[in-house]
Amino acid sequence: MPELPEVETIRRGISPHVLEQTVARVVVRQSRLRWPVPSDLEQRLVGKKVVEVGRRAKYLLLRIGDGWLLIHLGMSGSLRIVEEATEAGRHDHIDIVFVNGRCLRLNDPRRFGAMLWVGRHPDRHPLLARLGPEPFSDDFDGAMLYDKSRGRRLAVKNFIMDQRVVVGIGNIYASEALFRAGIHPARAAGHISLARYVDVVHAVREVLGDAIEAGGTTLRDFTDENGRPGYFRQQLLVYGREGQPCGSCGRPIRCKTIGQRSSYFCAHCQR
DNA sequence: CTTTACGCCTGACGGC
DNA sequence: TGCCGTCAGGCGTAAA
Repeated sequence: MPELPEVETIRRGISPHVLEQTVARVVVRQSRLRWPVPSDLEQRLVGKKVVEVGRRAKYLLLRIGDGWLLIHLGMSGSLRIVEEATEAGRHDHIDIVFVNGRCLRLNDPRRFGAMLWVGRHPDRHPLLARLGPEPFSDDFDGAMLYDKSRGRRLAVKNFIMDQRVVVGIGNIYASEALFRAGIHPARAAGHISLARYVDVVHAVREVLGDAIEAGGTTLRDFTDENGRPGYFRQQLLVYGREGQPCGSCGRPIRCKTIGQRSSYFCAHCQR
């Protein structure tokens, strides 16, 4: 489900509710996520205070005491802030209950998400060690994309969705960014000029920034910490709009499978 | 090294 | 009404 704007929306939403809060107990109703939830998670967290709520790529990183809780939401995960007495619903797998009676609750129907404990700073954790730059960092620029793509024949859409190249872009924002940059998503990554990769960088930052401002994109079930949807769906220019007229040229938007994922584009405006 | 295909899961939806 | 195939915002792994 969530790409960078949705994870960032959740990070900002939960931060004021969990920062400086001390963990009272942890309830694990389902430990079989992408990887097993550590069986000693509760003993690691109880009595410790949340001192930082960070994000790296699509991972949430909660510094609790002197270690880090690493959360990934996979395709269908969400986090809510609820009173601890709130009855758990279907797929409410984990509660982190604080001494103030509030609770951070993970719901994930498909269980592609993860909750792991990392004792040291997670930068060199295997899941994070090989990640590319954050899209809003200075390390993400046209020259870097150009250099990394030379000799590569995969579609540019798959290239920018590769988290080792740049983090945070998933299936929605890859289509949206390439539309804004005027580049056909199936074009070979290695056959794109430096100037056009500069455009890609601007388009990526623009679309991710706009989406964060709108609180993310809700297609079916994304919600923030209060259960409210994000409103960027109204601003999607191509994603999910097959057959509808392109806002720029009026020709119908097309949908094609590229790398096993639905990809939306305008064949006239994107070359 | 690169590229491709496949699981992992549940739920929603469309066609019959 | 039910059943069955397809698809869904991710990503690690195996295979070629």
